[in-house]
Amino acid sequence: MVMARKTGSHSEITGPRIRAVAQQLFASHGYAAVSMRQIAAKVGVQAGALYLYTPDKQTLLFDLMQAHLQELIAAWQAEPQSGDPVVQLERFCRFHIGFHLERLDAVFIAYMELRNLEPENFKAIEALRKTYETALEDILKRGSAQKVFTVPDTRLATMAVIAMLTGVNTWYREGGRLSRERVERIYWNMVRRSVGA
Amino acid sequence: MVMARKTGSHSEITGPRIRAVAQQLFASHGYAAVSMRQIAAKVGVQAGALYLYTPDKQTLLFDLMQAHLQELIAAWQAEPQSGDPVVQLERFCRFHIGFHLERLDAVFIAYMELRNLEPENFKAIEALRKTYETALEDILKRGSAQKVFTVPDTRLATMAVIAMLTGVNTWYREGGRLSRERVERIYWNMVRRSVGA
DNA sequence: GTTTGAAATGAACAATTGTTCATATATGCA
DNA sequence: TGCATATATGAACAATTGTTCATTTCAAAC
Repeated sequence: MVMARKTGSHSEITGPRIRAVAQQLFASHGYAAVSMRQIAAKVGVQAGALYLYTPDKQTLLFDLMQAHLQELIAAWQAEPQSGDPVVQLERFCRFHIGFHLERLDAVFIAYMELRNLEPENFKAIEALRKTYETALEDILKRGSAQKVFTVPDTRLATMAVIAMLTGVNTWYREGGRLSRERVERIYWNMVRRSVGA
Repeated sequence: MVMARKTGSHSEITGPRIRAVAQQLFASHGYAAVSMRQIAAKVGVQAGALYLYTPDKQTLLFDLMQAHLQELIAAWQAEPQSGDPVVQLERFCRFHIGFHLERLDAVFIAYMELRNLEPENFKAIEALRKTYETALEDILKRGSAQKVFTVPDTRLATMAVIAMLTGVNTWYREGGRLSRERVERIYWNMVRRSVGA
């Protein structure tokens, strides 16, 4: 069975479909534990067909991680960058939590599968992550310079805040005890106080 | 070549050696990506010999995780449990950071390989983790009741603090820019302020 | 209705997987 | 020395791995 197709060298349906299925399977069982045949089966296709859309399994993983981080960076850059450091920090906290909670699988993969990247791919992903971290660090530096934050080491504070915020992905589930707005507010308050604002 | 041996049904050298090697390899490349033959080669033995010490690969993983978490819980219980909530929380923060930094591989595995556990094993590990988290939550509850902490939700605060503290493992390396004492103090201050103390 | 070319099949490949087991080796004790 | 037993080997197993490719299917363009 063949899907409807426009022009171009690839189906515009099967390609994204493969990435979606791979993302879900990689997140559930881990990159190394998922076979190309499992992905193919869930897409509803034979294993060989996957190679019409990706050169190999490694590239499939890399593309997922790269797309996720590029989207993350672009989304943050699309946010307003105005306001004093406190306003900006609140915006960052809420943005980070919201963005990450809506992408449980992608976030999981981006954190857990780093060691399955070939060295060259690893470096590319790490660079993207660093770019995002720097966005937060810049806010903390600015607030520090203006004496509205009290952080003895901005790099450490950056890592601490990101770890705390990202941690929400491990326990929060939609429809649970707390609304997302409430979770965002509580986290933001903890972050605010942790940097002395 | 056979190692010196006392009585008992197993070598008391090769067994721990296998666990040490497996821990290092699982942490570096992931459980699914490491073969029994790779472990055996690094131990200096043929693959078949591993089965004198473990019934299967899954049990090897489970034993590593269980041992780590049991050690963690026991070590915390061996700490003084006296003092007001603020003192206790500082003790917990410093303990958590110190204990985790000394066990990078074990911590990594305990977080990353959960999805490679068979359901029954997963439940056992989750129960141990919950036990440890409850230790922190109890401190926060006590401090909350005594009005020395301001946390709108102790469960959320528990998860937030643990995520923040454990995050130190992803960036801190001995011999780096900051001493461990300094890292502990800064984290403790951030945690203290984040709970309003 | 025929041609075209992308999309998908399904068989094949060499390599590797976890695990078992008959056999061999080496050690501690009688 | 020789017996018993723990420890290790190395070959074998069926299953599965990522990837390739000749062949087939099928929708759209002429």
